[in-house]
Amino acid sequence: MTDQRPITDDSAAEMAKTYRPADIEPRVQARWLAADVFAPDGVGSRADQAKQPFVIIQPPPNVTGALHLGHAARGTVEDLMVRRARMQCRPTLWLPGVDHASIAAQFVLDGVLAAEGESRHSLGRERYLERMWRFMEETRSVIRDQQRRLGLSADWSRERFTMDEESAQAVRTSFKQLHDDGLAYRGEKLINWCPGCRTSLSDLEVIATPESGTLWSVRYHLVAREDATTVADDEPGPPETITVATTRPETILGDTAVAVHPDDERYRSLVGRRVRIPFVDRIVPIVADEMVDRAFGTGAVKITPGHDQADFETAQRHDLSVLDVMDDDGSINALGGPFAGLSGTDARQRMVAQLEASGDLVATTPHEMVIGRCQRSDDIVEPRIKVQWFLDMKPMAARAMAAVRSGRTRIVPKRYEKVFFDWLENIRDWNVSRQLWWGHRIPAWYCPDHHVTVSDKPAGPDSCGTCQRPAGELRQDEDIFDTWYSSGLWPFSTLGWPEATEDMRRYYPGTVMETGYDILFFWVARMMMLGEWLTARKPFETVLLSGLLRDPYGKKMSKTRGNVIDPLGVIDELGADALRFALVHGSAPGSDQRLGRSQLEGARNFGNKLWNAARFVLGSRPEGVPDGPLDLPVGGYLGPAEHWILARCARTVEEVEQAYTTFAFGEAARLLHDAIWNDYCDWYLEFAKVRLAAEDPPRQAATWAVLTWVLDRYLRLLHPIMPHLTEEIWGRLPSFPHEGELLIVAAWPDAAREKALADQAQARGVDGLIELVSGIRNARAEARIDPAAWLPAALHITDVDTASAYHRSAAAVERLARIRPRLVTDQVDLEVGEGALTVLIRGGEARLARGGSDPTLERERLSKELAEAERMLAETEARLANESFVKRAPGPIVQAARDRLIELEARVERLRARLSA
RNA sequence: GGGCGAUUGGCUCAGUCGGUUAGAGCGCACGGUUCACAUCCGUGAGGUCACUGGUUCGAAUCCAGUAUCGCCCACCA
Repeated sequence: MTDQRPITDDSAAEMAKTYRPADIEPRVQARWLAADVFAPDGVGSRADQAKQPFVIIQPPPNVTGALHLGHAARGTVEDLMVRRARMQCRPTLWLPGVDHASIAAQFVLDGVLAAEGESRHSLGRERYLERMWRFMEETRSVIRDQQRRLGLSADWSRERFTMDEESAQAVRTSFKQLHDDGLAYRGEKLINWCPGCRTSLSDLEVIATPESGTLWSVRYHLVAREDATTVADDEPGPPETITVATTRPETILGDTAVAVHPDDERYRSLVGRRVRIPFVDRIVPIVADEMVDRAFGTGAVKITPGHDQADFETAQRHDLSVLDVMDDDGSINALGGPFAGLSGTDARQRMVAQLEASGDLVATTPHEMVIGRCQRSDDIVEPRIKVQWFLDMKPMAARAMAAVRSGRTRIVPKRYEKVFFDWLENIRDWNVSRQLWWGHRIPAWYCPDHHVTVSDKPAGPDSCGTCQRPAGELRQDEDIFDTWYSSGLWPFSTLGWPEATEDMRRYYPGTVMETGYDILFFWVARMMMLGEWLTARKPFETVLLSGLLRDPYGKKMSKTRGNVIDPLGVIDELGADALRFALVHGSAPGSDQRLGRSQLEGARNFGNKLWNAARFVLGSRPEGVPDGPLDLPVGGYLGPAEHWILARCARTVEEVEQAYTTFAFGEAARLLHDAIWNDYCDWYLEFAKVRLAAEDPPRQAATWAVLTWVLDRYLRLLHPIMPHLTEEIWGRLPSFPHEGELLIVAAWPDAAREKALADQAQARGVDGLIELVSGIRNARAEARIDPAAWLPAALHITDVDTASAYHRSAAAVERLARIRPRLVTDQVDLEVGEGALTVLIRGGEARLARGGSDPTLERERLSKELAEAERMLAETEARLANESFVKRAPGPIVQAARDRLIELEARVERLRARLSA
């Protein structure tokens, strides 16, 4: 597939004088789509099908969502890995998709409906779901288009939705399997109830929130007549009481016991007696249980098993009845007697007032407590007793942990393994029932005799699995699954599971699963548990956890704070590449990053820099360089600077490769930024200009070949991070043999091959020249000499490599340092006039004409340098004088110190000589 | 209550296996209309590497402790 890209002088002319990402990016994206390079077997892909496929797994964004900065960050990192793998000729699969996000989507749609004067309830389940599907059609493309605008190279032809039929089948099959395995069960347990969302929630969706509350001490009256069964049977106003403490007086209505500690002397005699629950006609026992903390409150606890987890467990131990005194909306139900119909808060107020009036409120103390709130609606979550579906996670957790312990699945960064294990070791059963409408209906059917039949068939079971009653008499569970259940199946449900598809065979397990650490439990752990259990394989090799994005002050970005950065606004203004670069540049696995205007502008400036460098290179093609693919000339036509940049470039290839391999993408971005800006633009381009200007066609051609070759390497390395800009420039570059037409499928550079191109000794010489030029610039600036003035100078270069490099690049050095030098062989000849400037480098010395500057400035500068050199000399001497250093430090370190000592001695001596002159 | 992370110039962050003089960007100061780029170029100032102790010939780096900040987990009513 040798490329015939023409290199015309128009290439540069065509390039807009200013870098306009908004013009370039959509054009480049269209080019990729046309070439069909995103699919693993895409027409334009050069994937080697014999290679191990690279499969990325991304959290599918919510279908109703808009691209936010977190999405952009995730997507950029995922895209970067896929692009690199593609350039390494691996077949790559990035299967994009959206999540139906049941509760979040209902939240959004309910808002839309409210604006239309409708509601979930006014529509009813069927019409609501129809409306939801229409809403999906409207919103679904939004996030996809936004992801594409970011330049994500996912295989869009495979886009999936967690509510599509394939996912539905995976949900049914998986649930049936878990039920058959005894891990899915229906039970009556305490669940988390959000009265606002009117559904149960998993423990993860309940946010513990600190709150200043009140601890009320309430007196309960003991029953006087042992045979009393109702309050009416008892004597009025019996004298004995027991005082309990509660933060939620309204739950008194659900009390079915009072508990004390078995060893508590204060209450020992009361155990086994009975008390009257205020407000309701109920008599309950006093029980002894070790769960009671004698030191807290009064040491006596009211037991409300229907609304408290600990109480529920106590109730089970003592065989107490469990009462739910709450309605779905959080109000008190009929069991609450006089308070039925009131909201929890209202009931509480009235009850406290009445208790106070009756004298049974003994104390009111402020109390700091933690209360559970709904992650979505912020409502106070109430524990309630319900019959719902649960998953016994312990056996699955054991497998997920084993996968990480054995190294089959790796978590990056490693420190999150501990967090992962802690959670899995203490995992509790997962309540998967949701009383919502938008989502996968639980595939469980009940017959009139309450037999449960779980079916994986789309139409449900033919008959009751226990009593064979016909399907017509069965009723399906009204509830749907927690959204995260279908998300947990994502790595394999998207590949055709439960069928043994070709995709499953080739692309499962995935290679890297990338996401933010905030959904480690919600999603990652569950994918691993479900994947290990259902497919008997790990779902992916590596878990790459990224950090969260924060504003420049380290605050979480939120709409209410108004500190959000809209990625689409950034893309429009500065470009997707700038956004991507900024996101990658500041990132490190597992660490949060701050992003603000300055980072984004810096990234845009970098793009601009690269654009202009390319414009220069393309515009400077020497006459006579033929059209068509170039060869990199070797041998005599390359100058020292060419060897230097080739050596630097090879090192960059190696370092960037290392960074990409270790997921240190921020480091890769920094390396490329510095290499392109400093090595290439600041130094090599300047050297090259001089060489291009010389009337020496073979050398001009060689220089230009190196300019394009090195630029080509940088573009390849940078492509995963800034794909559009690099693609655009690369398309205008002359090609080298054996290359494709699009950078996105061009070959990834090989460090060893690059290294072989450069002569290290010549490269070292240029390091000396750079030191010389920098030194001269410094001296001139400090002496306040006109930067444009050409100064007579004398050079005495002792280092062999530097001298050789100078001989071959004198014109460039002169131009960069703005000097008119003569080369001398002896320090005595270094005089260029009264009060000359002195520049000392490791491998030589330069003297510059003073150019009318103030001699005291020069003396100050040299004095400063001398002081610094003396300080370092003293340090080095001290170190070498230390016997144990010389004895114990490794040889090369000691030798380095000795070399340094010699160098510093010489430097000090010369500086002293110049100062005393 | 348990756990994790961070602490490096004014700001944001690099800093590998402990080893010469701790780097970069932004900001700041000075100087620049050199034909790729003012979204730029050149030069410079600015750092007790949070603190205390330890290990070591040698510590920003390893160990222990302290402080401050941030985060996660957690059924004391």
